[in-house]
Amino acid sequence: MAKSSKVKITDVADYAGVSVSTVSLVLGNKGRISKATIDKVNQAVEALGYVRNNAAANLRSNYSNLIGWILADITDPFYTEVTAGLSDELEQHDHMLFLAQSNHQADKLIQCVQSMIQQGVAGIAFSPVREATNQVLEMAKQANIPAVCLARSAVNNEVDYIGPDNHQAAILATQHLIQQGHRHIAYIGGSSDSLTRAERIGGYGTTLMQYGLPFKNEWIIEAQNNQCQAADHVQQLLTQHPKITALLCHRPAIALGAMYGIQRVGKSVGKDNYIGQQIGLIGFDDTPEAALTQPSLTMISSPTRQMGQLAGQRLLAKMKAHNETAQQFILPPQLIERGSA
DNA sequence: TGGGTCCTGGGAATTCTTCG
DNA sequence: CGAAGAATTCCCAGGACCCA
Repeated sequence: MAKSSKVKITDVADYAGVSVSTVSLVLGNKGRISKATIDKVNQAVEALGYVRNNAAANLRSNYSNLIGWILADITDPFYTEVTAGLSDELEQHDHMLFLAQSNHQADKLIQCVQSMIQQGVAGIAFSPVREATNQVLEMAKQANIPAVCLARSAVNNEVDYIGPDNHQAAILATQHLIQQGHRHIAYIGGSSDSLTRAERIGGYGTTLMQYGLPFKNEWIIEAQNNQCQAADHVQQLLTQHPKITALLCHRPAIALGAMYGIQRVGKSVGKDNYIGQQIGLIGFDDTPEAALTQPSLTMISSPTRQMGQLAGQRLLAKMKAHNETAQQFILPPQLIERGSA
């Protein structure tokens, strides 16, 4: 019922009193068609509410305007911004996103890629999962479609890869705290198997050593990405190590939780290190909400939206020229200084 | 019954043909 | 020669049919 009621190009042709090919030429703005015929076709389109069927057009032209994007975690603001950038870029070039999430699981990623190839996507952007990255690239190659990695951390492959400079981000944050007079700086959040965290801790440790400051394993705390756990960990850390005057927080939620933890030990968040009662706080992955707290949160921002746009540009370029050589883009971070450090 | 082959439908673009 | 119509084409799942 619904199928038969759908307006097709033949209906438009009938209504306008012209042939299907004429409708096609008018809609595609091709050929030499008289103004009167163009008007008739446009009126028919308007009257019938005709919407072009891309699936059919793609079938004919053997081309798809769908781009698959498999991100790791849809609730992660990092991916939200990346997705917005990617979507912007693709929509500007008449392509559409087809979204799925892998939850950081290799088998899920493979399954998503398989589904997308079956759907006939023209390209794939994916957030890599270490054990599955090579297989995904091989699958894309077999399907003769381009693929790019959009990642939170470096990918050890000769593939198109766009990601943030986590190492430099941590250097920037640590240097900022040191310049404010902090000498005992801890790192809170993330899990030990996170490559992003490893890169940040690398930058953090390098900077501490460069300034001759202590780098202690017991000052690096693993925590799940929730405020309650972060608050507990920070409370415990500051009680056990009262020398600590500044915290680097792996995620915004960790930074928010840390504020409560700091309050619980009778201290406050801020830039005044000389009194010794204020703890400096810097978080990674800036979000608009970070400006709402009191004091507002100093954050490290990565150009996530730009990453998405760049990934879109790379995919479109690779779709045009299949022999494009792989390029890697590591985008520099920026310090957004607010009230917490 | 199972396996193999051929045909069809789905919608629109493109190419070829016809007409005035 | 410009405009419009007719025929063909794209891919492939799934159905129809045939044969052993």
